[in-house]
Amino acid sequence: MPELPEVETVRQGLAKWVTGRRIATVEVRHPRAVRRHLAGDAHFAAVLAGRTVLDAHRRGKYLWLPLDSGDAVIGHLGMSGQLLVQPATAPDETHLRIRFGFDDDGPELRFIDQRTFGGLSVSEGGAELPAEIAHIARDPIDPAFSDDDFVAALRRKRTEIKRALLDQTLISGVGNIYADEALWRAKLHGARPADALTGPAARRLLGHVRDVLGEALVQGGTSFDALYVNVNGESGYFDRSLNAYGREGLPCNRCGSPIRRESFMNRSSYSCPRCQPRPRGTAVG
DNA sequence: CCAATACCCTGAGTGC
DNA sequence: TGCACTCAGGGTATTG
Repeated sequence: MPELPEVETVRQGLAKWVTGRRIATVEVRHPRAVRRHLAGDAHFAAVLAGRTVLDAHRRGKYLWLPLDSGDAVIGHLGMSGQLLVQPATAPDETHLRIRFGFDDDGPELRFIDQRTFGGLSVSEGGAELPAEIAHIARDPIDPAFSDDDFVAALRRKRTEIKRALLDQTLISGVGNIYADEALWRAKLHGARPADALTGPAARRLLGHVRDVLGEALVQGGTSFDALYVNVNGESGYFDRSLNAYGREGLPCNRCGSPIRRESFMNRSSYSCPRCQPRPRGTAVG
């Protein structure tokens, strides 16, 4: 499940393998893989053909490739998306959705997505920062991220702290895995109300979010099932470092209590019942 | 305006 | 063997 470390790993691969190359052909193999493009798949392909990729950028879990036309290709991997740089001779992947060929006859760029929660789109004039993703907050690895602004905004939220961590307009790049890991490190239960956090507690939590994202990034991200891979098809190995996520019933690495799993927002939350007690007055979900 | 929920999707896994 | 069901969950549209 690609979160910031995984998407950043992909961005670095794109910057290395695609920057400076001119798109020759774009083949759309599945209509749902192209997003927000009312003019249709053929137009999507036509707009991109002949354009040179200038760089690879990221905002939260979104990627974008600025083009020499001033437009940009926006990409989101969703749950199961991959962007792979593959030799043109490599057989088509089962869930190949979009293929980019380049006029240097070098390797192709392929968008592969089993569950089609991800997709690519064109942002007109979006080379600097696509308007479509301008609502996404900066991530805590971004040098321009403001700790003070985040702490203040978090403590204004009338919601649970885990919901707030997953709110990409508040802080970006955090998904279910790293939210659980940061909360475990901070010894906080995700159901605690955000507006009840003290300033120092909020600041500590942010520090743990930043640490866990940074450590995972160094390790090339997390992979459970090889669905997530970098542009060369290689998996990260941060899953060996997880303390909470996916560890139901296994002993907490701090106190030995069995990690619990609770249902939350149609997904699972993992936490230590002793280190991360539920806030008073909340039922076990 | 803000918070919470429904929905999109497919393959893996499970129970009968 | 196969069928029904559950689960994975990011982002957006919709609802409250």
